[in-house]
Amino acid sequence: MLKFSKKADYGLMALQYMASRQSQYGDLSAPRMVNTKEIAEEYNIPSELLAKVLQALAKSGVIESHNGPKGGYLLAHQAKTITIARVLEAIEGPLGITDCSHDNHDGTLCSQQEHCTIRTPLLKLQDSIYQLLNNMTLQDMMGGTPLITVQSLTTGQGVTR
Amino acid sequence: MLKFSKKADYGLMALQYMASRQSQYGDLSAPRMVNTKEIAEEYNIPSELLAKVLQALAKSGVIESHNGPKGGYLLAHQAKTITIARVLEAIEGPLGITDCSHDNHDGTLCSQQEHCTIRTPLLKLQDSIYQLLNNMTLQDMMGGTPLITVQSLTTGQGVTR
DNA sequence: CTGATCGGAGATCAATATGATCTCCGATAA
DNA sequence: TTATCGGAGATCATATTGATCTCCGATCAG
Repeated sequence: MLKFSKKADYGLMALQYMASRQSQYGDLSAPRMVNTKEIAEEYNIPSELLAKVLQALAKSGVIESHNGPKGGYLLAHQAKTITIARVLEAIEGPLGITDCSHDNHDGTLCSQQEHCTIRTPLLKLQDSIYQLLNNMTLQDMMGGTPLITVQSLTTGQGVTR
Repeated sequence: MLKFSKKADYGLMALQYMASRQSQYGDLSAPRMVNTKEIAEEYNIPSELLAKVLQALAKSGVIESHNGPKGGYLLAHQAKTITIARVLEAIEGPLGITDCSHDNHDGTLCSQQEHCTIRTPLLKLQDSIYQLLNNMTLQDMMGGTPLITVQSLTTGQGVTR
């Protein structure tokens, strides 16, 4: 629970690898094409699964794909502008702590919990987590840049009401 | 991914219910015993599964169990002192964003990723999330805390699922 | 221009973890 | 003392995730 999926892990690893490769040339002006196999071997992850992840990232515009011999992927933006939230959403779809996080797309709202007294505070929590993910970029994962501090969730512990 | 399990949901609901029941009497001095069936019916959740959750909470000391006729559960502490992190850990075990969050209990460290360049920044992220959970208490879940809108989650409309 | 090779994309299959259920055990009040 | 009520553990089913296989399109070499 509250755990990253393997796909998310793989995706982040791959992106970090790509970023490190490209940064050798300073910026995106001379991008270094990277293919699935290369990354898979570097990190010892199954290349087929990684392929799926990269495809999802490509589809959402985080990276660019190039077919043919000498083909491969490269970052579509600077590492600085790629947030973790963006990456995770590309790989996993909309993020959500609870099942009822997103508007009941098909009318099946929270099953029977009509008096779900839990939803509101959890959505708040979710929003805080999202902010964390949205404030952290690929760049932050590179060197070991410090970290974002957490703005308190409790918002004045009083509930005030 | 990054989603609460049903057990976590149920547990939080149950605790909130218990807290609201007990608060009718002002504090813990005159606790109101609550049994599994009562909560299950209130929220329309399967009582057997809820039972497991309550048992886990009891074992970890969040609530007290009392057997026999007229038995049931009651909060072991004030709502103000019960953190969400504590509850989740009681139900799910140690929290962790990544598989390698916790010390390789059985020597099986991050599979083969020896050059896992992802671990450190993710652990930081995990720590931030934990702080969120650890700063939020059952008390904070009680009132009708306002609400944050969810659409910040969807960011680019690309995801639609 | 043509074909062989390389990589991408989609569909399909298996494993794990979660959700749900069933049965037994212990405690207490009548 | 006993019947009843609730708790606890073990077991089974399902859904999500992880992994694999096969086909399609693109590009460069000949």
